[in-house]
Amino acid sequence: MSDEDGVGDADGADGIDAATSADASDDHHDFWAEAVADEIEQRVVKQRETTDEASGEERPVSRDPDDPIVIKGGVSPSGVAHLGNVNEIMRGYFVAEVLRERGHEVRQVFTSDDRDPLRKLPRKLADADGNIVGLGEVDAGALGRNLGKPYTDIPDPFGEADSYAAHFAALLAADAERLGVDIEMYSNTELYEDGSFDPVVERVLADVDTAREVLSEYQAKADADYVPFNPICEDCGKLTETVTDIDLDAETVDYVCTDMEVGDETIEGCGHEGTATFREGKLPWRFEWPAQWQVLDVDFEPFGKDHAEGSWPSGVDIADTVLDIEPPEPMVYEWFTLNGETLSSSAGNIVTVPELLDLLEPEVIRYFFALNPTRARDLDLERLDQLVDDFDRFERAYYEGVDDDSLTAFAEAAYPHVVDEVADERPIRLPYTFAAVLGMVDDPTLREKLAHDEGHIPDDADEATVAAALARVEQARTWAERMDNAYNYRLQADLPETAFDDATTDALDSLAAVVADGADGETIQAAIYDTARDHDIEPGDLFEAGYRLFFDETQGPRLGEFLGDLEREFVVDRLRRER
RNA sequence: GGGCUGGUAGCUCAGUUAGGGAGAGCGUCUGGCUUUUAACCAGACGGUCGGGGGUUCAACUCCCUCCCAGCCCGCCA
Repeated sequence: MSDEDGVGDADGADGIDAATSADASDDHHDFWAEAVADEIEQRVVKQRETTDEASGEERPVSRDPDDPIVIKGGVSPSGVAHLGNVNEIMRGYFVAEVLRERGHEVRQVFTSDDRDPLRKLPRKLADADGNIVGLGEVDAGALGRNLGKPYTDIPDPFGEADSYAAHFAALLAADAERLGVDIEMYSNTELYEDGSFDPVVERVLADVDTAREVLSEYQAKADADYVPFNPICEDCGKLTETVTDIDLDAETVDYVCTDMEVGDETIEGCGHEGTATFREGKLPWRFEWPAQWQVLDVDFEPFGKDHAEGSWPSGVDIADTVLDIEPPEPMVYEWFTLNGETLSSSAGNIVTVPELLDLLEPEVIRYFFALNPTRARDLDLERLDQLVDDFDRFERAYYEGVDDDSLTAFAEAAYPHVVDEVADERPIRLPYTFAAVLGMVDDPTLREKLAHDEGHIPDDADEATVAAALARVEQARTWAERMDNAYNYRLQADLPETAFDDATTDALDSLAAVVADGADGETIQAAIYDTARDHDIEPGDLFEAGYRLFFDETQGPRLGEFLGDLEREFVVDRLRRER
């Protein structure tokens, strides 16, 4: 691109090629959200035109110029808000941000699909702070009695929120807030109860034959008796699926509360025969999703690969054929794996936003979700340092550029949306593993000194800058502890129990004398070798003795330089096994 | 069984939309920092771009086929 040598000289022959490629290179983007935003802009423009593109005929606009662009996400409140759910928030967020940057008004809405029935007991739940707890820590029996009922009709197992659904929705809203994403939460149940869905339910049931026909293309279930509406039994409170009559004028259905097959289990119906209004039940998901598009005027919705083959194609068809609305722009995101395995709350292979925020900054999480959504990727907590390093490099690419053009271009486009606010200068980022080394000591002053001596903190850094830089130390420390990895060492405040032979104790005493003389870190490092040799022991053994004394371990960080930074008297005393 | 998506260096990933030089970081190795002990610096090694076939002057990129992983094709979301 801006390669100046060679290319210019050869231009006589390449002039045509150059012009051609320049013409074709316009819709390239360095950040996927920009390409998606292009699609949405085209959709919006089309909807504002008064001339139908295909027929050339005049038509009423389907979109008011003042209408904001609506981006949606949504999940079923099934027990734990885990990092996989965050896809639904963050993928849309980046598209929203790009559109806002281009001057559009954008609403990011989020549905809690909370009229869905509880189908089986979750093995894990998350408490109000996002901590994962087992089913045994709550009243599982109470939950079991509520199988088949909408989440909004089930009490919060923690006894705090209004319902199971409310508890979960609060978790997700809190996660969004932690990540700095402003979403408008919608309760599906409320959309039914306040009548928002009435027109859609009426339309679907008024043309139930068409609805059935469309769905049958995608699902075997849509047989001759199938009615795409599930009333809530007024007697037992469970969702049921046997509708016997539809009264469009009264906006009610008659039903029999029959058994519902859920996987290999059966949720028993109570046999009650009753009548429910359109507000006392729900559309099956494949209809409910398009219903949400209509009611919330959705322009764009990212969804996981599980929807790509099943409910998306049928949803498009239903939107088109039954509801006569234009489906939103889609985007399929690949699922990521956690520690090499698929996310699974039942197997316990999940991580929540609060858990992750103990280990790294929110901008690193946002960075993770700014990466190419179509690529399957792994989040490896053992190697979290890699992710953080990648983020640091990405940040550096934004401020200074790096020798990887595609990364620099990606950073220029994406970085402003990944951080809360773009600072004037690149923030100080301690390398994550170095921060883990600093985490071996508790004294904040010493941490700062170590970071400064290593050249990570400039002399003129003010207090706030230093504090911000050192914040990562706590995170890396927590990481080292949770992973119990090679950085999980801790400077021992008290003298550990030791058993050294005479040669080693003599060597330690000699080394103590060197330190007492005022040796700096490098000198101490060299002195360890010299002293070992003088006392006829292996340097490795002396190092090990040092690690035993200071960390109560056999290994640790670079010992000489580390000791050089500690308080001299303390080091001397410890080497002499006195404290 | 059919379909969708993914598979690029030991690891994490760019690059594939638009065919032309296979890349980065980390790790590893070597060297430096007055002599192995995880922080710093430099360099090197490292890939049949999942396998095979085809189109093309030219293929990681397009086409076909096979392998692996996840998902969908029952229900539910």
